[in-house]
Amino acid sequence: MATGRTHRPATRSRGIPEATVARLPLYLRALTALSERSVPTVSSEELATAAGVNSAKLRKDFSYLGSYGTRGVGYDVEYLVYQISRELGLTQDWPVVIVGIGNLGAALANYGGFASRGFRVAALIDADPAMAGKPVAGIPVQHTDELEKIITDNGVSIGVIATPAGAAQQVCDRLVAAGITSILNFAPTVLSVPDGVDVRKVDLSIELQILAFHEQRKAGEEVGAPEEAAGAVPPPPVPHRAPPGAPGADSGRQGPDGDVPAVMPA
Amino acid sequence: MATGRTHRPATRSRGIPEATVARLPLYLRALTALSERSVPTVSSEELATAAGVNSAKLRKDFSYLGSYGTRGVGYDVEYLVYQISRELGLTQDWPVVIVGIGNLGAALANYGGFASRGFRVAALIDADPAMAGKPVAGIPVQHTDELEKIITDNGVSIGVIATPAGAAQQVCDRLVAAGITSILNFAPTVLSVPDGVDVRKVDLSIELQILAFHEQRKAGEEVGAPEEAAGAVPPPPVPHRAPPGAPGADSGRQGPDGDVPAVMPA
DNA sequence: CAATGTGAACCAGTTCACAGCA
DNA sequence: TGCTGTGAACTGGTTCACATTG
Repeated sequence: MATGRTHRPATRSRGIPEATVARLPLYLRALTALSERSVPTVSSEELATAAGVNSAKLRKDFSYLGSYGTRGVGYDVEYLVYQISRELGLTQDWPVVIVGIGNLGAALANYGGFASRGFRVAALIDADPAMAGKPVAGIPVQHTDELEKIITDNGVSIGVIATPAGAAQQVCDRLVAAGITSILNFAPTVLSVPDGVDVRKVDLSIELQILAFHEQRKAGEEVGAPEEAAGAVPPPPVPHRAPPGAPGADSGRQGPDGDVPAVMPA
Repeated sequence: MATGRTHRPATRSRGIPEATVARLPLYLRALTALSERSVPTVSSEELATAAGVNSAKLRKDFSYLGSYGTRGVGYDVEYLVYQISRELGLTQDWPVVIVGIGNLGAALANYGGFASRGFRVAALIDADPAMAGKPVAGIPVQHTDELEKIITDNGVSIGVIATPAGAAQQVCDRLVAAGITSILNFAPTVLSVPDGVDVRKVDLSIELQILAFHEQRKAGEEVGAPEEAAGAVPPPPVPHRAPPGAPGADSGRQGPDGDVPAVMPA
């Protein structure tokens, strides 16, 4: 889902499955909510429901962390919050820099979910000189020229890229050169990074495309004959070298659509 | 990674693995870029590199769609773009509504990647009366009261939720009641929806937490002794009912952190 | 001969179902 | 008795390696 090819070799850190790690934040969120409501304990069943997974999976996930539950009772909310936070490394402070302060970058800077966990926005960086000094979410934007210095001075190891696609790789290279080892990429590009650097990406349009795929299926199933005109798509020897630009439905959606969808005009 | 529990039963649509579907947008993006550079054909090797996957996986993925390549040569770029677009349902027009026009909603409205694929922002909806009428990305924001009408009138089937967590479920319910069957959720909450409705979620802070986990590992490995003070975490019988609020490192990151991280003040 | 398409081996992740314990 | 913790079965996904074909 992420990490270009940096998927960390078979280092076998301490064997917590990647899939489990990806769910820990989910559990943590649900637990935090319970904690606020002063709920003392939860059963795997309840917590699973709150987190949107099934209980067997949740119990298996927790079993990788240790035995933090009490048979016949459930889990102590506060204790679990602490254990998961620690496991995720949220008991320490993580300074992050956000590069590219357009709408998205600003949204990220304002995002409460960062500060609430162990994250702290150490700096906002943008290439536009006009942005320099302007405060966003209470933090003054700094110019790209300062990038290296900011990272070094603040001991930042996590960077967020929210620039247009065209600038992403370049920004990425500079971040890495400056010492960043984890990158969250919002630009619609595949970033190449040296081994040892983790990259996770969030692509807004990809998620929509996946939804469209399923949506299309639903529409097809409802009626009887799915698919458009053309004969079934799977194995049937399609009329090779077919009309590449053949219209599928209404609105012509082809033509050069510039794959540099500028997440926002930085 | 998404779809609360709506994971579409064993309908076995036409057997394209979910993992493959999730990668098609990636291939499409890479192909679009090649297409713009007027590259006529690509080998699985080249395309795989451009998309950030390995070639065996790519070929296997394509094999689910049909045999669109030419042995000894590779794939015809234009043809593949068309086939994948069609498969994803992007040859048709998908009107979408974005609910919650804060920084994030605005970023999404401005996002070029939507329009370039088959998506069209049919409307922007926000609960703040003050926003009504104000244009964002050239589209006037409409009040939540109009939600149902907008969806019905435009035949919208995909909705994007970019509201604060607290409003998400309620908005979701209204969207579903109005006929929406696919939802892209940016609010940090688990949405519950009836069967037949697909939900995909994008959680900004979850991605960061996953990065933090790996980052922590790296730091630990560099030195010799990972983990903090406490005895190893896995099997060792931890001192049960331990200090729930025990500090892990520096900055106390506990306390009520309000898990309503308001993606943006809608 | 180069590169696709794919069976088969392999591996990760999920689910089942129940033993074990508070 | 009730719920956790986990071996074992199963499912889905990835990788290998090679036969096939333009």
